[in-house]
Amino acid sequence: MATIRDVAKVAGVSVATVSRVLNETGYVHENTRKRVLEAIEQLDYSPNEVARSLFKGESRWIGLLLPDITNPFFPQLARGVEDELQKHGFHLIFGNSDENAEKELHYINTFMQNHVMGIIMAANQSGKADYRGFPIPMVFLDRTPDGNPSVYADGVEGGRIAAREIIRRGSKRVTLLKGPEHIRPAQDRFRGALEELSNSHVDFYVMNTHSFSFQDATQWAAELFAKYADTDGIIASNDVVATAILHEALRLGKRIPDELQIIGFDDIPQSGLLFPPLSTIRQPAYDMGKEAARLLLKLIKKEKIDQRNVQMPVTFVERLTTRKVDARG
Amino acid sequence: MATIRDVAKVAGVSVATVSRVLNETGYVHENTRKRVLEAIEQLDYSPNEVARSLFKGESRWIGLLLPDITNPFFPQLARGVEDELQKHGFHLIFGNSDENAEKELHYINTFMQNHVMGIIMAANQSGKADYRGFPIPMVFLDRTPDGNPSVYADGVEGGRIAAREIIRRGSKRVTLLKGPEHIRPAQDRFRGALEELSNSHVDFYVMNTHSFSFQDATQWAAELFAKYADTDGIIASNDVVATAILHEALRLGKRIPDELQIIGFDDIPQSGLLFPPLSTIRQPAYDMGKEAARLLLKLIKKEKIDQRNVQMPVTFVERLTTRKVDARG
DNA sequence: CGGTTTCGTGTAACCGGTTACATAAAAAAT
DNA sequence: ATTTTTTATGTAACCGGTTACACGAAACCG
Repeated sequence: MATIRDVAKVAGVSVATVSRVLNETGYVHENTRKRVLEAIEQLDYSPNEVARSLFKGESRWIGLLLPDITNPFFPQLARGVEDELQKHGFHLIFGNSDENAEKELHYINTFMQNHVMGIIMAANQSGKADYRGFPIPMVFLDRTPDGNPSVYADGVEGGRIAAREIIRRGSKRVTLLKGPEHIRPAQDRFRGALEELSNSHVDFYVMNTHSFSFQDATQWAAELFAKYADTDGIIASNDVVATAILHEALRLGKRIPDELQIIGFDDIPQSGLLFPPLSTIRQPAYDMGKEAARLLLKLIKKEKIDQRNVQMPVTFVERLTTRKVDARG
Repeated sequence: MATIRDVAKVAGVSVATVSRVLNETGYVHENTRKRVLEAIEQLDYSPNEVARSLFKGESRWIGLLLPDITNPFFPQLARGVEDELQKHGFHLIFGNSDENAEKELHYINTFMQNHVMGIIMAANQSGKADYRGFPIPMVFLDRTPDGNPSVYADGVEGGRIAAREIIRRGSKRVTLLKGPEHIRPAQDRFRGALEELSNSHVDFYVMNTHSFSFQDATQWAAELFAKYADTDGIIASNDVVATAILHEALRLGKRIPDELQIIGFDDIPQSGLLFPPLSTIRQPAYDMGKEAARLLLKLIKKEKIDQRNVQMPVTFVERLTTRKVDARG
């Protein structure tokens, strides 16, 4: 690998001059510039970013920390982040935290030791963590503790919409799954749906669930249908759980959506591929990733921020696990 | 951020001694060691990895380049890679190449400039790229050009199994989808299935398809059922395509698996969640990721390698888009 | 007890960039 | 023609670690 000194020697100038050409700073005579550029070309030189980073205390790296990339919701986020960073010449260092505070801390440390310019993360221990006063900018994505810059979908409104839509489409005995206590978005959804159901004329049943796992959800589904056989509408805490319920319902021979409506949350890619395709409350995951990257970049460049907490809109995606709405609305 | 010199001052020793304590090299008196450790504790010091990396020309970073993390096959690979690297104290720098040679090159460059110790990638331009003699170790994963260290599933055998199983389960008029020309695993599967079909007694029809996209596949499916209405067994080029076909078949009211059997490839997480769940040829994606990481680490540490090209076994995952096999086999 | 060997520690060069500062030549201003 | 300003370039310190080398003290040895 050629160094800046090699280039300087070939071009017959000092390293400072080469550096000036590289960074387009200070004065360089046009002829000199050409010679340097030729030398660079000839040696196939490209600057050592590590050396740069050491001197400047900066880099072009951003740390991204997600609970688990194999959870189908997260790749979209990651992709959004990457695409936006890429546009601005930044790159991604990535880790899975597994909702494990220790791993999380370990990664944050590693990131810092490597001069990342900022961190985007979906936090785990909701509430507990407070990263105000952290030496580098941090943006929380999806799972967001209070008081820090964040990008998240409007879970409460999502819950409301889910309840509203399922009622509007004629469910009379709704089941609402509560979702994990420690996951903020799950609780927001729950609160929104609860609010709407409370103000409605339908009976409803709240079932406590404490994970987003497909396995667990399959069991709850069985339990649910045993306990509350005549429920005719289920609001699941996310699409994975909704899928498990859909499965169990089909296995039991329930007609969907005529006999039972199901609404999920997230709109993960597979939701549209189920049979019947799942109606759900969509989070704009890709855009949330982009937005988080944008916010972080602004923080890094110390640009004026009009909104440190970006709430993204959710939408109802009507597919075939809900009925067509009555003409009378 | 405290530096090694701060620590040295507090401990009343030279930086060299601190460095010796840090790296457990050379002689350090036990008492001195304690003092240094205390100073480290007191200052909450952790070494600057960038400075280390600059001097040693090494790092603990590995570059991972995948076509698109939102493609459901890849997160598993990524996770496998990450978990294995993590165990050995290495970390991941990640990029999406979008099957775009330029992006790919750009990333490889960025990786190099940042002293990554090795690269794991799913290559795009099959065949064209040759990275022998590359200055740092490189392992190809899933999409593998010849002659370089690689980890991949046995696509040919997978194709054979798929054909064998679908025939064994009674399909008489099989359709085989060819899959994209430029994606090596797709061609391997195709060749394997073709071989087995050719040696069999069933009629079959080969349909050219040139992408793994769900959208495209939905169209081909429509075409397929129009042209070849009485096909009773379809071997898709991967699970996404199989899903599209399943969809279209259900829409047309085909009874599955009685009237039509479908086999996919990959066993992406959603395949088991479809209704009916998809029978498929499973690639051990997570393990492939792990294996690639292991191979790369060996290459980096210049350990003896017994196998530079690791072929992973595929298995038939029997779900409900294929019939139970006849008792007579 | 003098000569080796083993310990223990410090000084300073080095990794490959960036940049403050010095200096000189060229151009512009007086 | 002299002074001032602008342009052009080089020297060397610096970022924060690691390590070759030097040197003195302690331990070992016959």
